Parts: sequence; C-alpha cells; structure tokens
Amino acid sequence: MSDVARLAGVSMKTVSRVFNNEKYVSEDKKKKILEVAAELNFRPSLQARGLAGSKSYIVGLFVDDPSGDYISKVLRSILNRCEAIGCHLVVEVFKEQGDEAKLRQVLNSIKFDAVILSAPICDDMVVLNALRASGVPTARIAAGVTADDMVKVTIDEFQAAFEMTEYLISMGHEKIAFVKGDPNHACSVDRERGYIRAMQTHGLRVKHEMVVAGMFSYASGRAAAEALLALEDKPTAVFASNDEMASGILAVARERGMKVPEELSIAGFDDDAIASIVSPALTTVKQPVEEMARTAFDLVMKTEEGEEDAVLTPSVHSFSLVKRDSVAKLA
Amino acid sequence: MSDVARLAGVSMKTVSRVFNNEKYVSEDKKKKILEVAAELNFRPSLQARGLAGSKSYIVGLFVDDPSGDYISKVLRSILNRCEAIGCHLVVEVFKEQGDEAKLRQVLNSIKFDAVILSAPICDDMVVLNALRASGVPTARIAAGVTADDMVKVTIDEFQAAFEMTEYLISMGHEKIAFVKGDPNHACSVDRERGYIRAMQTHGLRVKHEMVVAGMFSYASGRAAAEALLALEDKPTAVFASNDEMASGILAVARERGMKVPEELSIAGFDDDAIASIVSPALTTVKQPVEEMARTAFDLVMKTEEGEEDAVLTPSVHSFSLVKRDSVAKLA
DNA sequence: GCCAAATAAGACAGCGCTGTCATTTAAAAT
DNA sequence: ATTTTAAATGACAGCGCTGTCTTATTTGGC
Repeated sequence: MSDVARLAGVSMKTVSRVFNNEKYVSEDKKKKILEVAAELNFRPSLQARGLAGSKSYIVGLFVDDPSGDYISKVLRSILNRCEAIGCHLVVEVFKEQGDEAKLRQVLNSIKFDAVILSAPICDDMVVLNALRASGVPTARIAAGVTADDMVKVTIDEFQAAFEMTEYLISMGHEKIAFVKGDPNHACSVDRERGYIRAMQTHGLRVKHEMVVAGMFSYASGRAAAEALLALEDKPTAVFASNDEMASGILAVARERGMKVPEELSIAGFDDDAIASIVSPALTTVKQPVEEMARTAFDLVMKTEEGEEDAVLTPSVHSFSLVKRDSVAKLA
Repeated sequence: MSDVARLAGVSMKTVSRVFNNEKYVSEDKKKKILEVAAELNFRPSLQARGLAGSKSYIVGLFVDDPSGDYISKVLRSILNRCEAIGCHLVVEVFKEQGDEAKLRQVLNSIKFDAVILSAPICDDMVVLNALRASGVPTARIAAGVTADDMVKVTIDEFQAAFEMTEYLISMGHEKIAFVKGDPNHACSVDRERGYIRAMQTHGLRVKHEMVVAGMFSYASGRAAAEALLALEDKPTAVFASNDEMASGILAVARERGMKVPEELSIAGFDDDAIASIVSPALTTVKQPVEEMARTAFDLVMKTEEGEEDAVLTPSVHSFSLVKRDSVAKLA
C-alpha cells in the first residue's frame, strides 16, 4: 500500500480512505490512486485490515452438516451476498452440542463481522450465549427459541404444516400419518404441532402410532415407512417433515407394491431439488430458502452498521403449498 | 497474549512457541502457559498470525457452483480436515472464465496456506497461472489439463466410462446413446472418449445422433432424453455423464410410458445421493469423492510443508461400477 | 469580509502476533 | 576441566493496514 501511496503522491491514509469508501478524498486523487492501484494490482490485505481495523470483512457460517440441498441453497445465497459486498465466507462445522471448546476457539481467534447460524445450532443456547458474549452480530435462519438481540429469519412452520395437513384432509384423508424431523431442529416440533392442530381442528384423532420419529434423512424416511406400512390399520396419507424422508417413504411404498398416490398419498416439506425429481413428484411446502438466507445476511449486516431498530423483529417469510403428484383424493 | 505471558511469567515469544508447537519449550512452562491460556480463554488471533507469520491458517476452496451433492461431499470432507489441523476454510465462487478481476482481488488480499480447486476452474488456465504467480500451494480435484507443479487428484475418467460402456455392451446393448456433460469440465471429454473407445473396441458404430449434449443438470438430462426418445431408431440404453442427468432421462422415459430398465437401460456417473433414491436405482460409476477431497487437502498441505517429491505425481483413485436396477439385459 | 463549519489530507501509533537474532543454561564430547 | 553443541528463552522489530488526532484549505452564513 505504501507503494501505491508513493506513486500516487499521497499518504497511505488517503489510499486507505479510497479503499474504504471514506469521505474527504478529492476526485482527482481518488482517480489517481485507483489507477496506480490497478497498475500495481494492489488490494488491501484481509489479514492486515482485520487486525488494524474494526471490520474484518469475514462472515462466518456455522452449520451442523454442510451437506444437503437446503444448506447448499443457503451457502449459495450467502456466497452471493458476500461477493456483492466484498467480504469473505468462513464455514465452520459444529456438531450438535458439546462442541463448546471449538466454539470458543473459533470465536476467540477469528474476528467476524457477522455470523450466520443455521439449524439446529441456531437454537443451541451455548452457542447463542457465546456469540452474545463475543458481541458479534448474529443471524439465525429457521430458528425456534427467541433471542431478541439477534436477527431471526423464518417461515411460519406451524402454519405451513397446518395447511398441508388441512390440504390432505381436504383430499378426503383421515388416516394421516406424520413423520417427525430431527428433534434437535426447532422446526420439527413446530411442524408436528401444526399437523396435530390441523387434525384436531377437523375432529380427527391423532393416533400415536401414526406419528413416528425421523431424522430428516432418506434412511430415516424409509425406516418410518416400514413402521407405518406394517401397521394393521395403514395410513392413507403420510406427511413427512421433509422431502428427503418423503422420498424414502415413496421408495418403500413402491417396493411394497403400493401405488402412489392412488393407495398412499405422500407430502413432504422444503421443496428440495429431489421433490421434483422423484416420481411421482412430491407435493410439498416450499420455503424460500435462498431469499431467507439473503435476508439474514442483509439484516445482520445492517445490525453491524448499527441500525438495530427494525432489524431485530423476526423476518417471517411466506411459504407456499406446491401441489404435485404424490397426493391424490382418497378414493 | 501478553496477559498470558505475564501471568505465566514468560515472554510472549514463549507463549507463541507453545501455540505453534515449536521446539525448545520446557514441559513445565508449557504446562503453565496452557493453564493460564485456558483460564483466560486465550486463542491466538487468526488475523494477527496471518499478518505476522508465514502461515495464515486459511485454506481456500474455489468452486464454480456451491450446490449439488458432489460439492457438498467435497466441502464436508475438506471441512473435516480443516478442523483436524486447526485451520479455516474460505469458500469463493468463480463463475467460469472471466472472473479474473475477482481472482486477482481474492489472491492479492487473502493470504492462503493452500487453495483447492474443483471442476471446472481447476482447468482454467487463467486461474492456474494466477495461482502459480501468487505461489500458493494448489490442489486440483478431478482436473484435466496437467500442471505438474500442483497437486492433482482424479480417477481415470476415461477408463470408468469405458468400463461402463463395456458393461452396457455386455448386457446385450448395441444402440447405446451417450449424454455428454458440461463441456467446460475436463471430465466430460474423458468420459465421452471412454464411451467412444469402448464402442469402437467392440465394433459398434457411434452414430452422431446418439451422442447428445448435456450440462450435468437434471433439466439438461430431460432435454437430452427428449431428443433421444424422439429418434426413429431409439437407443436401448443411455449412458449419461452424471446421475442428475440420468435421473432426468429416467423421468422423461417414464413419462413417455417406457419401462426402465425393461425398455430402456440407463446408466449414470458419480453415485450421487439421488442415484439410490430414484427408482429404479441407478447403475452408475462411484467415485470416492470424499476420499479424493481429503487426499487433495492432505497432499497440498504437505506441499506447503515443502515435501514436493511424491506429492506432485497425480493421485489416481479407483472407481467402481455400481450395478443397480436401471440397467437390464437386452431382451 | 470574518468566523464557523465542512472538506481534504497527513502524521503517528498500534492492532496481536511471529521471525530473526542474541543470550543464557544445560548436556555432551573431548 | 574445557570446549562444543543443543536446548530454552527473551528482546525487538515489523507484518500491512486503520483509528485518532492534527493541520491546512475551502466553503458558506450573516
């Protein structure tokens, strides 16, 4: 940077001003500096700025598992925004609970401008407290518990599950099974509540054997299906807490020779890529994941700039029911 | 850090030594320092170390598109290794070609310990040259072009495609179509060559209308299928360059009322998650993506430590044919 | 035309570490 | 017992920037 300053005939501080879009730099000097910088291929060092200044140009994305369509979307969306504002993304993995050591490690060593949390760690109190203590602006995507000092972006999981269940009911189904999601994810309980409430609202009893555990994985969907289809009084419809599990259920049903949706309707959640790939394509709840991630990013960046106001009321996005071919009217 | 030094009664340099596993620190002082550090919850600052030292504890992963099962696996694997050796991952997106400005920007501002390139940018000469110029140890996963100063990790794409094609032939197929991958990916041409060679080896003519373009996406698979199935002389088997496209083909075939694999055999490549989710499950080529990513990481870290020897000969991993249900003997 | 306020620029210290070099102490070799 | 070598430590500068404070130069309001 000193080279740029010298060749442009200004002080380093002025060069710094240009690269930080600060006021009080005359147009001509600015132009000259930019010219020289381009010639020398100069870029301020991320490490040095992070050390010297108050901004680090680094945002953290803390995830539990970096795989899956959902996280891919979040990642893509956030990476997009990072590029737009010229900062960099550091991805860290925190397996549920107990990774407190790593958490402190990361938080103490890296200066983040902001941190974005995805489920389920966005509801891990240990993580939240550590983040709060460190003072890093934090955003939580699809969080459950409230933390009104942090940006929160969600959809109304309860309502979505409620509506999907109602849709199933409107198609004539009464024996509707539900496959829960990973209990560590806050959305799992909301979705289950939505299902139960809808059933009750329509005077349908929720039989406990009709509500089975799941972990959001394809395999767990298969396992749930095995259990459900072994029942004496089989369900005519299954509402799975996500599309991966719904796909597992679909596969098992077909292996057993059941026609979907004729003999078994299946609904999923998320509108994953695979929802439209399996056949029949899955009826599901579409949540605007990318939009949510972008919002989380933008809001947390605003917090960082001090605009604490509107930023801290949860941003609730709208979902939509996507009716495809895996659900049919009960004959 | 100065606090730790003071409380432990040593110099900062000694504390630094402990945190960098350098020699020449007595056991008792080391213990004392670790104790004090734990108490104060001290961790060396990433930014400061990066500025002051020669290591940055940051590795970069440059991708073209952060979505998809393939990249997820790479990401997961690399994140694993990062955690193991205590460094951090910065993900950067480079859309094919032309992003030279961003490239220089990133390379000039961030000091990386190593950079890992995935397809297709691992074959982008502009990127390679910039990386070379910057002197950052680089690893390329699934690269095509040679760059013998960089770590390279692959499978024998040609051979894999060759064997899959042979397998199809061994099942009695002669009218075997091929759906190409994104031409920007080096593996696409290798796979196509493998297919062609196998056909020729077995005295089968490669009809040009039987080789159609694709972009590795589900949609492009569908498009390819439309073209292929509209042919007067339809193929009895289709070999797609990846599983996503194969799934698209499968979907179209079924929509047209064709039985898979009875009337049309379909083979994919990669052994993506979706390969075992669609039904029938796809016969495909499994490449050990995670192992490859890990190897790339470990090798490039060794380069970084100066062991240039064996590290620079390409690491060729073994693939395997996974025979599932989407391919059947020609009736 | 005079003083406030805004604009434009620089000097300087210091962020929190590590590399280099110098120094001391202990162990090994003669 | 004396030199050689290795082990253990610290002093100090400096990595490449930015924050703070100061100074000089314009503007504008009355």
